[in-house]
Order: sequence, then structure tokens, then C-alpha cells
Amino acid sequence: MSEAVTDSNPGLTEMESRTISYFCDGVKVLGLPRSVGEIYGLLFVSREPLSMADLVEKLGISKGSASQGLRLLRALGALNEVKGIDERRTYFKANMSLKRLVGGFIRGQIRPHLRSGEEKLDQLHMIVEEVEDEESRKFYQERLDKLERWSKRGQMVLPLLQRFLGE
Amino acid sequence: MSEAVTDSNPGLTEMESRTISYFCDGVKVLGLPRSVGEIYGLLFVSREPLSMADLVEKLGISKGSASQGLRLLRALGALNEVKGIDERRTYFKANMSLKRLVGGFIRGQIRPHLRSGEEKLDQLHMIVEEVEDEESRKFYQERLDKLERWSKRGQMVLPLLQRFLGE
DNA sequence: GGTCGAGTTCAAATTTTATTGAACTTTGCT
DNA sequence: AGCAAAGTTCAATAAAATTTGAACTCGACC
Repeated sequence: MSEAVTDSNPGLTEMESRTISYFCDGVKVLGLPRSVGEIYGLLFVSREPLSMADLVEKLGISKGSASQGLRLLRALGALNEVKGIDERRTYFKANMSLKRLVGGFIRGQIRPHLRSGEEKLDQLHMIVEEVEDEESRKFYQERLDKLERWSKRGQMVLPLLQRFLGE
Repeated sequence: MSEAVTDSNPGLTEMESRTISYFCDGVKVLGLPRSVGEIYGLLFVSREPLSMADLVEKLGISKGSASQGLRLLRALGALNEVKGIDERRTYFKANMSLKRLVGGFIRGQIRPHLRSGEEKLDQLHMIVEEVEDEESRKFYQERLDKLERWSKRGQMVLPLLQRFLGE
């Protein structure tokens, strides 16, 4: 019977818009765009699988956003595609396996950054070696070692996280 | 002897600007503003503690940015303040304890979101109870239970993370 | 009490990021 | 093959986040 959680919404029930809002907050923390939270959120509260056209209509977002949002969610393994209900379109359900979601996020969003970080550390190593002043070089060496230990820990913690969150 | 890693920089050595660049990437992943990475990065490669005025000059950022960046870093426990070198100003060093950094980040950036998420779940509970249709209510109940399990896991994993990353 | 330098605040400007929408490509049907 | 709906792409636009800078507060010193 009530409307408008934060902003005006289209024809969503309060259950739907509040759930969507929950996921919007969630994905923002993870650094993903709002529309991704809206899409996953709506799929999460929907009993029936939805098509891209359904998402565009119910969420009031553009076809472009829906397409890109679905691509990202697919890449993270956050969707189940359902075939056969209708010939032409693809229907989507929210993948409910936390293990899968966490794994996909780590693979798609975290790992690439850690990799490029490692590359930067390699570059830094080369730079340190060129430093003339002995005292400075020693200092930089130490700091760089520390960074490498941090990076290593980061890499090691991911599978742990994955295992702990997986069900 | 070389200059400009990504963009033009002021009077920083290559070691400094590359380290700063490393931390800029790092903090971006964590959802913090670039200037915070610049500040922490410069402190991290500096042997001597630096004042806010030093940061403004070496990084070429505004006093406002420096002030806000330092505030955030202080709130995360990422700084050690050094007194007594000079009367007037405060000098800063990078806190090098990963345990402290991770703890501060969790306390300052993660926990608050989890808390507000929990509140939203409570609201959702109330909404679910009002749903008329029995089948729908059951379905929503289930989903909400799942969200709550996820949230709980999230809360449980933090101390684990902290313990594992702490040294 | 007046002045000076350090540090803070916040509205405005800038930069970055996300969204839109129209043109395009792909797919599947007849 | 020809058509129509589904889905993608990306330059332009809108929205959000960050940075700036000028005005302010605070405290120490004379």
C-alpha cells in the first residue's frame, strides 16, 4: 500500500523495491554500478524468470543498461539462463549459490587487480635496483619486501574466503 | 632520470610516483578516493615523516584534499602522528601494520554497511509479514532467510580475515 | 588583544563513472 | 532470402564522486 522507498519507482511492490534497494547498497560496496544491483535484486525477489524486456520495463532502465548489467552479472556467474519458456528471448533467474557468487566476484573483479598489482611490484623492483644511494636503496628494498608480503597474503586469503563463504 | 608514469607529476622520483601509483590502484579497488592512495603511498615511501604542507607540495593536491585524506586515513588507523620535530605542525608516518590497516578498514568501511544492511533486513521482515498471498509470503520468507544467512556469513568472515591477515 | 600559521569546512568546479538511446548486428522464423 | 524481434554497441548525456580554494576556526606566541 505504500510507495517510494528512496526515490520514485515504477510499478514495483514494496517488497520488490526494498529488496532492490538492499542489493543496490550491496553492489555499491563492491564497487559495481547501481543498475547491476537493481537487476540482480529484482531477479532475486522474482519467482518467475525474467527477460531483458521485463527488466527494462519493471525497473524503468534503458535497454543499454540492462544489456550491460546482464553481461556483467553473467560474467560473475550470478545468473541462470532459462531456455524454452519462450522461443525468442532468454529468461534469467538469480543464481543463489553464495559460493558461485563469491567465486565469480573474486575471479572477475579481484584477481585481475591483484595480477596488475604484482606486475607493478616487479617494475618497482627494477627501479629500486637502480637507486644509487645505498641507504635509500636499503630502505626501499625493505618497503618493497613488505608490499610483497602483503600482496602474497592477499592472494592467499582469497581461496580461504571462498571456502568459508561457500556452502 | 625518467618522469611521468601515467600522468604528469611534480617533483617526485620515479620510485615515489610508482609507489604512489600502486597505492592509488589499491585504494580504488577498496572504493577510496585517489588522493587517499596518493597520501598513504607517499608516506609509505618516505623515510622522514611529512607534514600536511609537505603532502600538498609534493603531491600537488589542495589543502582541502590533503586535510580530508588525512582525516580518512587517521580514522582507518593508517597513520602514526609524530610530534615534536617542529612545534606548530603535525608530522605523519604510514602505519605499516597490516593487522591495523585491515582492522581499521573493516571497522570504518565494512562494518557500517553491514549494520545498515541488517537494518534493511529487519524492515524487509516486517514487509514480508504483511504480504497477503500465502504462496508469495512463503517464497519471500525463504529468500529473506537466505539473505540473512548471507549477511551472517559476512559478519562471521570478518574476524577470520582480520586474524589471517594480521601479523 | 592582535597576529600568524596550521588545519578545517563546504559550496562550486572538475573529473570520473554510469546511463541513455539510436543505430547496428544477430537470431530464428516463414 | 526477407522480416521482425532480441540483443549489443558506443557516442552523447546525465549523474555521482572527488577536488579545489577561499573563508573560516583554533591556538600559540608576542
